[in-house]
Amino acid sequence: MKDYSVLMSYFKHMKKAPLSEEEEADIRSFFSIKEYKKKTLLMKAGEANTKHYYVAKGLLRLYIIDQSGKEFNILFASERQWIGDLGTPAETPYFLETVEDSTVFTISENNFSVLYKRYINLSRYIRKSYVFLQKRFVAILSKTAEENYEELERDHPELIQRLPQYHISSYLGVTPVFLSKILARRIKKD
Amino acid sequence: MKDYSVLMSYFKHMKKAPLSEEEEADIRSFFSIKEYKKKTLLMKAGEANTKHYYVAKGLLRLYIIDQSGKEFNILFASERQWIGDLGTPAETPYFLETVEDSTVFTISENNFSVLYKRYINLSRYIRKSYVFLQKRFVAILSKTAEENYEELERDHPELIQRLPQYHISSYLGVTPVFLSKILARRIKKD
DNA sequence: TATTTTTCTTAAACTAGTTTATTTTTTTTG
DNA sequence: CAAAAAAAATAAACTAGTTTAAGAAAAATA
Repeated sequence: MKDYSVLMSYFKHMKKAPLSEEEEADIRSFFSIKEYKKKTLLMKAGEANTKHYYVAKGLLRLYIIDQSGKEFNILFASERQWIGDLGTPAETPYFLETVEDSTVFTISENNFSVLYKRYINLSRYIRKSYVFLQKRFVAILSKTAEENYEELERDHPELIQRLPQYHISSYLGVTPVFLSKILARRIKKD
Repeated sequence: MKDYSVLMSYFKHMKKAPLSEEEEADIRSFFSIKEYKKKTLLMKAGEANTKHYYVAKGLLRLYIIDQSGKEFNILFASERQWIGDLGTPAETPYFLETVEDSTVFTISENNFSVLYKRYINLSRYIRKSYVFLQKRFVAILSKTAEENYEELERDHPELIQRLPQYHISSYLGVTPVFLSKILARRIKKD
């Protein structure tokens, strides 16, 4: 049986009131739910009209591949977080991939727009995404990789556990070799 | 006499239809319009409930000052562009300053929310801001300062004319010294 | 559990970008 | 238009981060 409870609790939270049977059925009808094995691509650069994803279980990453073929992780999303390219319906420059086996709710841009008008608080997702990115942007611009690692460790220790190191280095904007060097240096300091 | 025509033409554009007298008066009532001399601070890190700004004339910059006192320009806005901290009403980490003598429409977060519901297309501003920032983020992460300068030159040649070089270097995330070096190198190449 | 594959570490030579300081050029202002 | 102030250029010594390559450790799989 498909379990929409995570999604429903999110909408309940947004409405700040219980949802009626009809509302629940209605919301359900906009989304599909699917399970993916680790390392599955859900979205690929070059595609247009991509979807929005809400994570029920697991861990995903949004990344780009630059001219030289190097990957950069833009964003991770785990339980109860949105992920996707807000630039949709335009052609996306991003890839979206599961890092762990994951269960994900998917909604099209069109359906998203409909719900967006109905649950104006959905706009929080966009605004929150923006604020998050802006913070991250400033951090990358103004802090060293070591400081950024420490911030990640402090604010999202679970990510450090769940992600391979090379995904973290790519998120911090440095090479795996350099992150390894930072970590070695940190150990020495103690 | 206060000239709201730039603002009205923006709302007309969003509505995709002419505005009635009442609508115009209504919109006008949400905004204030002001002129500022160059280098005037409109917003300061630490303030809460900051405003949104729509530029009628001139050039503004949004920036942060990091721990070491260095400035980083996050965003510029000139004629017919929005600028501000979408993180409002939370305490802002940014400064907003005029780079040229400017005329600016100002709207509070509360009034913005009201208009936001009425003109759902206003949400484009947020979404566009997000997409823009994401692109910029990727560029800073994956390209050299020289490539980023060339992109800016190609996409926004007017900014290169209007901004002092040290504001551009700060936007590219490098020191003025290094940008000057890049430019010297480029001249030699010819 | 032995083998293969993936991830992480280390090292050394390199490059992009910083820092500090001085000089030159341009812009602003009395 | 002269003087002062602001912006840009140049140089030299430095540091954060990259690249390539090889080996070690850990994880996945037969």
